[in-house]
Amino acid sequence: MTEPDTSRLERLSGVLKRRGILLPAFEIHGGAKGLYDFGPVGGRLRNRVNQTWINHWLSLGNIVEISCPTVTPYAVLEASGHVGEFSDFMTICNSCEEASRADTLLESYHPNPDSLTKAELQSLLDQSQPPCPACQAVDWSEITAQNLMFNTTIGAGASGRPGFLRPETAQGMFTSFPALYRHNRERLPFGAIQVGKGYRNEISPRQGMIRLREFNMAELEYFINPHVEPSHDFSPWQDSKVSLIADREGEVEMSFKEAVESNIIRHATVGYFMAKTYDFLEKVGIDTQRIRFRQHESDEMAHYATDCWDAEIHGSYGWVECVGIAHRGCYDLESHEKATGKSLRARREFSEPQIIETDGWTILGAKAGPAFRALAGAVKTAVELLPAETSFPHQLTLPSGEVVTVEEEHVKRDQRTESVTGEWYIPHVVEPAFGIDRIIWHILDHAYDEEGKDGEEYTIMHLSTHVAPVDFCVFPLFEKDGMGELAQSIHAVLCSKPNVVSMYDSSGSIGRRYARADEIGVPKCVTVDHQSLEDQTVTVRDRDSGEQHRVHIDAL
RNA sequence: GCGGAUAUGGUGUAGUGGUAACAUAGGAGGUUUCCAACCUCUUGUCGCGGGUUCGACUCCCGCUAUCCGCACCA
Repeated sequence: MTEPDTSRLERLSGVLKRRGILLPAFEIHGGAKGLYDFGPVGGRLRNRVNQTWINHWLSLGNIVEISCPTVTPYAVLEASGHVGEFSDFMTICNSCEEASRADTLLESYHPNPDSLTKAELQSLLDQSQPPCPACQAVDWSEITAQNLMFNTTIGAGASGRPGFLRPETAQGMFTSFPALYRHNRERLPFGAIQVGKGYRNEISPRQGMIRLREFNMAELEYFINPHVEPSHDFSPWQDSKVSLIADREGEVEMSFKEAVESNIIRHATVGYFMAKTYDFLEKVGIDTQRIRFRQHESDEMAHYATDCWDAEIHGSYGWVECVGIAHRGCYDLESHEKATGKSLRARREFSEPQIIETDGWTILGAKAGPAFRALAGAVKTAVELLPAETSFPHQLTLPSGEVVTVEEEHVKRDQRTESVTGEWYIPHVVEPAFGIDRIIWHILDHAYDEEGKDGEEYTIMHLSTHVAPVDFCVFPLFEKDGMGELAQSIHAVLCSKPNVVSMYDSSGSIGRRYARADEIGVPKCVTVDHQSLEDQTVTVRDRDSGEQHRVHIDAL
């Protein structure tokens, strides 16, 4: 691990601000904590990263992209567990005004205070009277819930419903499950991706881009049938060993395939997405030597997850988790099903129909109903458990203890043969969730290079061509003899191409213009010189090698 | 949220109870046959609010933001 170089970090932040990549938001009004602007260069960079991410997953072939609202009704996030999960119960010391978490204070008075409700915490606090960790006083304010979600009201006045800004994009994918299932012709596995904003009202955002109150996230929810053994082709990653920090085995270096086969990664689909994540990070320019995967410990794992890995990237702030890849089981769909009563299931057909033969008795509603009144339901259940050879009248003892006599006229014979061809099950979900801002930070951190050129500082952003915000800079060697006009027309042609960004620059010396382009990571610079006027060729200069070669204008 | 430090052109820094300097960057022009060269001219600054004072960028208070610990979060 390299020692943190704070002066490098400061110079990098300076470049990002000066060149319009990353800036504190609303600065003319004094700024706002945890909120950042992507500037005229950064905005494009963010878009390129998002687009690269989308294309990366769409290439799997069974992935669709959706976009759901950020404003989310209370009930949705209550069902998902966020209303409870994202709350902390706080109490304030009336003596020194230090805020403490109620469950932390009560740790020595209860085996698991985290599980208590607000009222239970309050009465336990009143009983046990723990001292303030800061000033030792025992004088606590009433417990209040502090939720990390931004709340709002959807609609005005009396018709307004409570809601939140979403803390993650995932819930939109779960609530859209019926439409996704239909779109995918009711066949699993399939996935849905979404790129968008998430919001968390952090108590204390820190470290620039690492913890934000509004952040860019990109999530894939991949729905699988838990009855089918997953099979994935790990051969593309056969030769690359990755650093894994496993819960039980500790730090190991091995291929994804080995990790899955030795059950360090407990689910093959989780392993496959870890490998795809590794590819994505490499594609956008993250140094693969500075990637590692860390498995969540059992007690750290979110309550729904059965295996969870973080992709961590090393940069100026040390190791930072940038991607979480979690096997969420059926938790999310089941939660929304319970809350709404709507089916969020998929159908699977058995390989052979299951034949269910029924030979017994059931009640004759028209007679048994009036006879047993309120007990009729219990009688029906009991009668259906009787063997076929039972004779009536028959004495039945109901679970409630009551004894009834069932006459022959109350029952009828029930003989059926049913063929069950399949069943409805709740799909399981594997979720890779990407913190785009954290990834962009590390792209910039890894790309930022201060090389000494003749003793002077010289800055190059070695950005991947996938994400570089500007593709070409076009320069006239001098703005005279028609070189300016020719360069302008080349610039115009490049700009008119889809997904190509070109900048025209004619001020200062040619060297200065190359330097400006290098600072924001422009991969190729096109220069029009005297020869261009004669034979319609230009020089193309490569950012990283500095090499130039001459190309015809039409070949650009 | 607590404790400590900080806040001066776009960026990086000086400095003073009498409204500010240096470097760099930016613009216009000149010069130059390809990697921050040079010349001339030029643009632009004391985080916000209140107080003390004849006068505050400077001193005091509050706020906001940034950085570092702690706590929180994943």
